[in-house]
Amino acid sequence: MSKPKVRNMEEFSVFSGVSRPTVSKYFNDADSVRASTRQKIERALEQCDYRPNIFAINQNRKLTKNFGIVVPYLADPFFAEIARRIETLVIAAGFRPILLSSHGDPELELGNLEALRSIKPAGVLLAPLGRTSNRLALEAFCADVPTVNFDANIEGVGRAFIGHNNDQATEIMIEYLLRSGEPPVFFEMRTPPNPNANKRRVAYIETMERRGHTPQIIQAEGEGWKIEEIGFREGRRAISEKLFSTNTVFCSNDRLAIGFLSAAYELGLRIGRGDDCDLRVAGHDNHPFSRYTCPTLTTVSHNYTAIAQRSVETVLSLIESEASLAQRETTLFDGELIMRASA
Amino acid sequence: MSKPKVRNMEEFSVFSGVSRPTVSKYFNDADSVRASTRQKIERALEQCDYRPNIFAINQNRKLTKNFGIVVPYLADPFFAEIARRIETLVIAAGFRPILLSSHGDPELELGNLEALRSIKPAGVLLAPLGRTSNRLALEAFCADVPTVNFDANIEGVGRAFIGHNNDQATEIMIEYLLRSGEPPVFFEMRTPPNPNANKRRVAYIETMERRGHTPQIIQAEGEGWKIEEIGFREGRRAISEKLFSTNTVFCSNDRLAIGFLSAAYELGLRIGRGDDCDLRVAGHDNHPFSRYTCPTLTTVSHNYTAIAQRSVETVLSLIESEASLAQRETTLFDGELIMRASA
DNA sequence: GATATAAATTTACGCGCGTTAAGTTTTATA
DNA sequence: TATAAAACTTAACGCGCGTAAATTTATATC
Repeated sequence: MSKPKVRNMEEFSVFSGVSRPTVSKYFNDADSVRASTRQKIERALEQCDYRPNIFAINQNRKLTKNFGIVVPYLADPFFAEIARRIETLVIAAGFRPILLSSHGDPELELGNLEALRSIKPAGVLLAPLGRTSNRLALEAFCADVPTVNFDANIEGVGRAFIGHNNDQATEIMIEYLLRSGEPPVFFEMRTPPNPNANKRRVAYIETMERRGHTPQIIQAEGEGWKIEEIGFREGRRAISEKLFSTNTVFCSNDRLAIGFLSAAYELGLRIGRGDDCDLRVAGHDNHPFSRYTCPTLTTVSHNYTAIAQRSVETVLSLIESEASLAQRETTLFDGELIMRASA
Repeated sequence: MSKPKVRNMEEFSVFSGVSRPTVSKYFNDADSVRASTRQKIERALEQCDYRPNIFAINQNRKLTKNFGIVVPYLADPFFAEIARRIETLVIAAGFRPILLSSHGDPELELGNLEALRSIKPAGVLLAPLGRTSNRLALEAFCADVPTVNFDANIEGVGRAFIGHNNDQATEIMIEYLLRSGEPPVFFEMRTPPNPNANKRRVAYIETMERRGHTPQIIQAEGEGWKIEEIGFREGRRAISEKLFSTNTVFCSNDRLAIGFLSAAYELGLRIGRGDDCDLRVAGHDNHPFSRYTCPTLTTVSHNYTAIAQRSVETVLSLIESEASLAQRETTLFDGELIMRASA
């Protein structure tokens, strides 16, 4: 019943009747040995359950099959979603993804990178915290490990950046809101944890001015990643204090919008674009839950698929070519207007 | 500007003026060397950036500091939340958490365990898929690695189980609903991806019958982890077809409830416990977003803190004692009624 | 069947560190 | 200052595997 125990490659070599260097070669690339030899090995493999020790392998190989993925906050469904897609692609490419979350903490972010460094990953996809990141330390890491920066751009970090086109995305939403009703007021956090927020504010101001409207920005107080809570609390306050000069609110991101919608609901406001509605609310990100808010949230979607795909592709090409890109390239994917009921 | 390069412990030994075995001892436990020696090492550490190679360390140590955490679906905020807490505790205990998601796929679940096995984790916390898990393979893994089963109980898997008291939690919600209004109809998936659902159905039936009420169950069609979508679609259908015999709906979990609320909103139903409301809706889990639904969701909370804490503690004691528990123990933490606006 | 070529085998070393044993130096205690 | 204990140093081996060189064996081609 119990299969014979094989403790190492030496023993397996004896067991299978194939020399150790050949066995080693097989485990590196099963196609690099003769078909008959491969059969011998695989038949032996069925009769005992041996697998090479990963530590010993990685100690001696320059290139491991480890693939690091670092995100700022995994409990945020946006990152959970993008990480899920990336992991799937990485597995398909024959690598072993190791997903690490910085939990919003710059020290943990560095700790994660240090941990990754010591397992010699073939490549790393890094979505940094942003403002609070230790930039020099990130750069130092990227100098040693083929790293691609995604989601939040930090200049100089990683051999390339793949992200969301905040300018374009902000613009198409504003243009939609302008042509379908009153000009939008921008609702954001004063100290957002994610640098995309700043890009969106700038894009909002520029687009509004270009279209001959006066930007109005309402900034929510509060720190950290409890974004719905901040959207709720500060949204409630802003509504109560009648801070909005028009009936249209453009939230800097969906999580803020989710909190805002909840506050509006509690205050008895009708949200939507009907004549009987008090307020229109739009978001940004196409958060996985934005389809299930009440009303459903009109928003701008990231091109999740393209961002995940290109990010993985870029790291893989970096790994293969070994030659780092001539220059740090920035790739932005356009957002898409997701029309729902809230605006 | 550039620190001297130190490639291995041998070189660091020369650089620091401390013998290699002592350096090795230091990295195993900084307190095991004399204070003066420790200072010498740490001063040297500031002047060059050396750290022991993790592969070489783990190859020779019987016990690594790796700590595996496997969850069925990380894009589910419930698991993201519990995983976040567990990771924090694991780090505090001086271990290195490695978080893996099975993405709802039994093969990936096995793959994750295989991957973990090869990095010799000191311990593993496993929340299995449940119904679709390969039970024999899980058991085989648990025989080799100190594993504790959490969230979804699979008999025979892991040296202990830590979970949520579905019976008690279901009961307190039903009792609340009964004493505050009409008896609840149970809304669930016909083929839920998580085994807790079955416990909840049974508990619903038993509690209702004990209290002299006739259970009524509405089962939503649909497979997989797109639970909000199923709740929305099937909830909409159930409402349209007037399937509910009372005005109170008890959803098997919050994600289903979130979808259901969205459907009810779209159909113009007023949800809540006021006289002007059409329906009361309750959930189960205290999902991170249940505070921000419209209306806010009345639900039963897991004791996240206790479950995370006890799970980690149990694995740690397993690691230390080395002696496996005499018998597989099951620990359930009671749920807590979270009163909000929806019921 | 002879020859060129591809693949396996044998042998041996190295990776970076854990660990042990014997001998030496430092510290604590008297 | 003597003495025992604690901590250190030196020396050497082992972990499990990658990898290289030299040699032998199997396959392909004509």
